[in-house]
Amino acid sequence: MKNGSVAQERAARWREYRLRTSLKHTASREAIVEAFLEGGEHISLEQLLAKARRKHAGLGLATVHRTMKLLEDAGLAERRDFQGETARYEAVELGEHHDHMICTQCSTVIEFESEEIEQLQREVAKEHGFAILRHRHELYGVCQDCKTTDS
Amino acid sequence: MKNGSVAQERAARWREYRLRTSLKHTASREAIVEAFLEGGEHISLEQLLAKARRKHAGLGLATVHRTMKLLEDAGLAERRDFQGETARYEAVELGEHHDHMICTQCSTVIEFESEEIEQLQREVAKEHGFAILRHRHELYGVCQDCKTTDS
DNA sequence: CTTGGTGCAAACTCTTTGCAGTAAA
DNA sequence: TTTACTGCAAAGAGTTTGCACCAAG
Repeated sequence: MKNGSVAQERAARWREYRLRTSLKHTASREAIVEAFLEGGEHISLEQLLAKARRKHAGLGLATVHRTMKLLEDAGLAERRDFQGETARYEAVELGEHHDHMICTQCSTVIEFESEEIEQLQREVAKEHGFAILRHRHELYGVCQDCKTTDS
Repeated sequence: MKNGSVAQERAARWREYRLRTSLKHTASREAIVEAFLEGGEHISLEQLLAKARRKHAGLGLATVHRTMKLLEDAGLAERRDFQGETARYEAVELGEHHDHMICTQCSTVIEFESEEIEQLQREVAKEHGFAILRHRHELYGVCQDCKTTDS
């Protein structure tokens, strides 16, 4: 069961971060962390709030923002700012990297990865004496489902 | 003089758009358009306001926003939303396409283009049955100047 | 004239922050 | 108890919009 161990590994990572930074263990925070880690890729703050509120009613949006920053700092989440949308967060897979295709009709996000593109990217940067720290490669368009569905 | 003809060609394009959409010819608008087309790549709205105000004092920021949308619609400008920055606009070169490296220290933007990357991008999209409408490929890091300057 | 453009201020959206009350350690 | 966390409301930041006034056609 691969999913089980990934979840376990993430929980451990969070616990470790919590200890390392002397964070308190609170119901609000745990509700958000659980809601985030248990599924839903590329989730928005509002969606996450709704999901976490099912575990801990009365939760506030500000706390979701604050907690996601912690998860980001812990290396468990990455913030995505796609065009024209509010921020989303994505769970990080250790050592993995991918980029995104975003459907402009249904907002679905498809992940893709291409080592060839990454390689070319590094070469281009090198030519300009530029040291890459991070990048953003996003394709906007229409996904397969929307293409066949509409009209 | 290549720049001369490019400027001419842009002015013509703008005139054509203005006629086609029955826009009025106003001092505010022209000040913004001129300020935008005469230079400064990747200019922010505030910078553009300052520049245009030298031609037409009393100009308001809202008008700059409104006018840049027109230029975008006319195919003369493209809006860029780099991470952590306010929107910038870039003059469009007909038929040209490039992506960006953004220095996280000095905010300089370096343009790059790679037909190989574009090609791979198309292939990846095709594999997923995804139809690309536009894309965004941005490298964030440290430019050559900042690398040699700091420390 | 009549239609559209302008500056200003107010509204909006998303995110962040201040604060008093509350719950961990 | 001491310290950090929380929800709320208010503040920010950037952009958009409503409106009365003005100017172009």
